[in-house]
Amino acid sequence: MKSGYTDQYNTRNKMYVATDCIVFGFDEDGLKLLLFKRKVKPDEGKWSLIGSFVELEEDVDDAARRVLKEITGLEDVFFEQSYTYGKAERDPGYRCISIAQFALIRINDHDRELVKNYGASWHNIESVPQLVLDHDRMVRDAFQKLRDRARRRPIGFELLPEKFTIPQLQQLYEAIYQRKLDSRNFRKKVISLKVLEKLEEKDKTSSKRGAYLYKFDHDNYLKLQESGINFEI
Amino acid sequence: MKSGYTDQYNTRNKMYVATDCIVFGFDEDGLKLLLFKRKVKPDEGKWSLIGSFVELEEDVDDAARRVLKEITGLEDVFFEQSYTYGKAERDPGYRCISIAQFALIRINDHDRELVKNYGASWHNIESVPQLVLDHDRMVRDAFQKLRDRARRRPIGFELLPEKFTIPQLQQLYEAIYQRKLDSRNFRKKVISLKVLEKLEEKDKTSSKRGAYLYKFDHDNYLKLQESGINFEI
DNA sequence: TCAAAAGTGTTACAAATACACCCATGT
DNA sequence: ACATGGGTGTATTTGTAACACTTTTGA
Repeated sequence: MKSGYTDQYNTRNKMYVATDCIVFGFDEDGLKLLLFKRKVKPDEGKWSLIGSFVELEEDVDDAARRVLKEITGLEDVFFEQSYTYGKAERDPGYRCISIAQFALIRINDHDRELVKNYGASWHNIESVPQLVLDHDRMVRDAFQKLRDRARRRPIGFELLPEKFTIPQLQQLYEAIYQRKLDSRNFRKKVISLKVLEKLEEKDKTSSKRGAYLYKFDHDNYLKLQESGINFEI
Repeated sequence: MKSGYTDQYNTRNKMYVATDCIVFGFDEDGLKLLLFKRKVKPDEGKWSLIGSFVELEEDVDDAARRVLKEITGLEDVFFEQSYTYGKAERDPGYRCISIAQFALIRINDHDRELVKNYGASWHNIESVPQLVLDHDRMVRDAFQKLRDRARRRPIGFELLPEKFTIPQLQQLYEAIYQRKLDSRNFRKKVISLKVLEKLEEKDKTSSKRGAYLYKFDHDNYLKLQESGINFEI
């Protein structure tokens, strides 16, 4: 025990439970990760995932919701458990296990001010800085899980705006799979899933010709979520 | 707080971390689950998964290994995290989150005496009794995960004896998927994976003609584990 | 008129599915 | 000789992968 500390203050003398959120966001320039710059010792100034200890009377899921609300201003965020990190030595400061959860949000929906005030910022998924503790591994694992999930269930709904174009949806999948997809095969595949509803309007922000806007058919989307698909493309 | 208790004895005044093991076993009569009959209050006499609190200085994985060793006598058991259950009210006795892990073992390898002494026993996967707390859900979730896993990675290695027949392997998959498979297609598929090594010997315990024994090609099996497959059959 | 992104069809190949009979052997 | 489970092959369908040109329109 460190000298001067009594048991009461020894943070390794008790079990802590934390949750860390791997927040994936998508906007017009791609897939990003929300990180924050630690303001306190140890590791002050280093990048970290956003997270929190789970309170005694709080569900683990609620802790994730609380953190997401606090930092992005958003409620009803889609998130899913990724993995629980339980090595005794994973955090030198506390005996702390962490339940990692990944969240999917539309970057344009969140509260930019709030994020800024928390010292948080968005980082392109291709250029994530080194993170504290085992957070690098958490990001790798969660990204892998996101990829697996995208292959088996549709996921655009949580990341795209209400109305979106097929090229935008394709960009999302390209960012997740980290490779180029064939636009003809992609279009064929997503249309065959029968979850897209074509609108009359066009989006002209990224081409002169404009691309038709679509929205998800919520019912069919949910059915697909439950039944699963094989989105190997 | 219950009267007569001080803070020190109030088990809801501190965070506990437990691990519960969903132990799947396979033998000549099918896929089974290892359960144990609680010997202490509360819920004395009710069926439960095997589990333990995670010690302060112990990795979560090691806690699972410890429990499995204690109850089955086996070391080097294959196990994988399933899900972490973190509702504040999931256990009325303790504020306790539980990391569920599923394990796969060959029933004929384990220590029958030890299991018996612990009040544990094997239950056919089709007829699992009602369990304490949220253990029913843990079993459902883990079985679902096992099914998903079997579809993407080979799993026979952990559950079958060193030498086994193709009909036995098929029985395993039928027990996991809970449906009959076509023997011609099954055989075609597993042979195409190139992880089976055909032996000269035959097993005559279940037919007069006898079925050829096979063993897994360990290297190719591991490669398949890593690269993944689509075992949709 | 040209640059830039949107949209469209066909063919080849691979994999999954459905399906029925003969084989070997112990009793 | 017959009952029992083991073993084999083919045709069909389905899905994936590869591939190139025309359309629209603002600048």
